[in-house]
Amino acid sequence: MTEGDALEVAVRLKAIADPVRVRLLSMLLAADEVCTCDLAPAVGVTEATVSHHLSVLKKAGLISEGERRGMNVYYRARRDSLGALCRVIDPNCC
Amino acid sequence: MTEGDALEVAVRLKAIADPVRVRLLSMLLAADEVCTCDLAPAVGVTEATVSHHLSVLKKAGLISEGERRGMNVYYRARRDSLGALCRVIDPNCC
DNA sequence: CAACCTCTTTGACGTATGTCAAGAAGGTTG
DNA sequence: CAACCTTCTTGACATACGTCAAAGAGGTTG
Repeated sequence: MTEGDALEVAVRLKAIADPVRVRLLSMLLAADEVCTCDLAPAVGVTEATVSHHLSVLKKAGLISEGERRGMNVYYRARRDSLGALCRVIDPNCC
Repeated sequence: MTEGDALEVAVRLKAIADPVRVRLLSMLLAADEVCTCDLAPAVGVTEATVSHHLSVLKKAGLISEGERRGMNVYYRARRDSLGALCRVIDPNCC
């Protein structure tokens, strides 16, 4: 694996490697889409902090851009990106 | 997912989420076992740094304890742990 | 338009992390 | 035993990260 590939993988993994973000991703994987106002109380941090974590996941390409509907913003997991990451961690998996 | 589970997953992911450790793991997954002296020049950091990274991976249960043979110490990837992690990131994967 | 709601950004703070140089540990070889 | 080789540990340093309070941005509702 080249140095550049490793860096890219590491950036994506680092984007998930936080307890709050693991829970956020887990919720997004379970439900089809979720808004910030539901996520914040569920993981027990302020909405500012959730917003920060979502932007980290977004920048890493692991969740969708937020989609505004009414007063809320909804997010989805990008299952394709997560699958690709998975295959790096365990090449024999899929 | 409970807070405790998320913390445990995050700790393991954090253990991989570094460019050097991604490359080390990648080498360990490709070859059956590798010693520190081969890893250090391949990833371009000092042996002290490789040793540090290996201990992080070891503590997270992602690689085996080092096995001394002759003058070298050999490590292996723990493919079962990696597979379990993989399933958290992408539940539909396997 | 004015009050309000949800969400994001900014600033600040303490903590954790990656790196190396230097030295210590443990085994090997003459 | 003495010199040596590989690996690990320690100490120090700069950098990155998670968190919240406060303020800003955009859209909604009376």
